[in-house]
Amino acid sequence: MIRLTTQRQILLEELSKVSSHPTACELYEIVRKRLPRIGLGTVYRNLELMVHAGMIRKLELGGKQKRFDARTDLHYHVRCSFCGKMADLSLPVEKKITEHAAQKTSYKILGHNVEFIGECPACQQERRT
Amino acid sequence: MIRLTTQRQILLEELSKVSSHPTACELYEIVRKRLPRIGLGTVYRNLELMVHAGMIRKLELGGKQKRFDARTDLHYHVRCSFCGKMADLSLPVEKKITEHAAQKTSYKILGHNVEFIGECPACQQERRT
DNA sequence: CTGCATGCAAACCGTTTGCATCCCC
DNA sequence: GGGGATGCAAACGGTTTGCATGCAG
Repeated sequence: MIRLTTQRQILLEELSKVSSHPTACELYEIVRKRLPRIGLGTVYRNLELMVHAGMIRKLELGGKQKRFDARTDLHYHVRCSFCGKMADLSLPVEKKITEHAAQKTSYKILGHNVEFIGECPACQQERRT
Repeated sequence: MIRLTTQRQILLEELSKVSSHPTACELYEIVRKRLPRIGLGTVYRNLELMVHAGMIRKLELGGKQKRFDARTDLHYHVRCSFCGKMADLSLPVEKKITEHAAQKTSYKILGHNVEFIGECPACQQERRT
């Protein structure tokens, strides 16, 4: 079983609070307010650990930084191609699609991710000027 | 118009030859056989340039390295979660899905990507032993 | 007490960039 | 001759890792 240290507890708590799908660095900054001496390495190590334990999800999509999500159920995301911000999308997940895919390839299909690319409200506003 | 230098020509030629969706480094190694003095920077610069010119596509998907694709039409991919290898998937692209998404968010939807996660034949073989 | 977890800093790796040189118009 | 393109090497940014110390069980 995974040991419940203070750091892990607070990381999970803070990740659950936000809907912004923070990067490791963003979460580090958030958590630092409560644990000023926490190290970035600890954040990365524990996020990775919790991903493996199935407690959180790592968003394996575009962009150069990985993002983390306390929601573990399968759902889709939109990413702003200008600022990188991400949001959940409450679309019905198409389960049949993995079966279709399985028929088209010799890969053993384990799952799928969908990422919509878009422009977030803030960036629309900013670029309109 | 984009100047067609020897380097660009050969990069495009070699990228078109392979279906493996190579990373910049992989393509660098391939191209080096014909242009031993080419620099990695040139590879990155020109790939980026060709992406902007719409001549090739950059795969904005998971994994730590970006991959490039000479096919510019919208299509989906499978990625092996063990070795990272990618393959095309000839599934019909669902266009309506972006309309559905648009109704669910305040982001302006520009497109979408689908990435299937799987295990490639080689890794299936290797892990079975 | 004992081993896993932490903080810190250095290492890593993919990518980008600055710069002197080169080549093509 | 001039402006973009190149090769090279250094810089960069996100992530990982090694190690001495600390803390939970």
